[in-house]
Amino acid sequence: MTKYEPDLDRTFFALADPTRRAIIGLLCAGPKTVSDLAEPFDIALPSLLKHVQLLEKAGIVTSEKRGRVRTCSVDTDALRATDRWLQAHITEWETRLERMEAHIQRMKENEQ
Amino acid sequence: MTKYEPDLDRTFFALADPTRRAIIGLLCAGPKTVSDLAEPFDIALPSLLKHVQLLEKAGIVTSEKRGRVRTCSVDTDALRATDRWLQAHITEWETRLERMEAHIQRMKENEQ
DNA sequence: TCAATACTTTCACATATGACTAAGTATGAG
DNA sequence: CTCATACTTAGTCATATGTGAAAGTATTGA
Repeated sequence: MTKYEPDLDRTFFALADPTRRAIIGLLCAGPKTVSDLAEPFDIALPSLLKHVQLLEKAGIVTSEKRGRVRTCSVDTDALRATDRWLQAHITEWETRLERMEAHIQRMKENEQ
Repeated sequence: MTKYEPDLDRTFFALADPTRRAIIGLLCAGPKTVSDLAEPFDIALPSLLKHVQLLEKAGIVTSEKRGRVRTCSVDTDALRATDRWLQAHITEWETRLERMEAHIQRMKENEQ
């Protein structure tokens, strides 16, 4: 089973909007209906739904329709993969700094 | 000294473009001039510069002009803070799942 | 059966974005 | 001093985005 590889364009873009990040925050506390999600926001329902759909396309949210109610949940696989990208680059930078510092230390010791 | 708190709108948006993520990848290997950065890409120099400037506004890149050459470096503070946001939400979700699983286990034990 | 509820779809609008070209500015090398 | 190099700025264009209102559809409860 391969590690989930998201479309990083989509996941980072989905996270670039404060309303969508707030939606994710709400869903981390547990599944919620579309109406639940809409309550804290002062935007029209079709606008909120558009955000939810963009989060679904990014793989961050899943939703299921039962009767007239659509319930949404967070799906952390995409968030994890996004996090892996960030971690890899932070680590690469830090590793390079550590190597440079060790090299400088060795040069100082050779100088004495 | 307070922990660096970036504008998450900007940092996630900066990361939502493949060209900008590639620029970050290049800079994680070490500082580079604008011309260095432009080489691997098939876009006009003003377009590449626009990307670099957006990364600077997001706090992910810093640059310094010396003579006619501008040298860019990565600055991982913004990447770290972005990562903290992701980690916090992944953790919140996982903590909630663990609690639910423990609760279900207890109910099963009480049933027997 | 009907009214209420919970979405869903469509269209419109203002703004932002990512690309381009062209021209300009500053610096360095010969 | 002149030419080459390395950016920088300005304007344009096509596309995308986030909001809204209006109307529609499906389901549920009385």
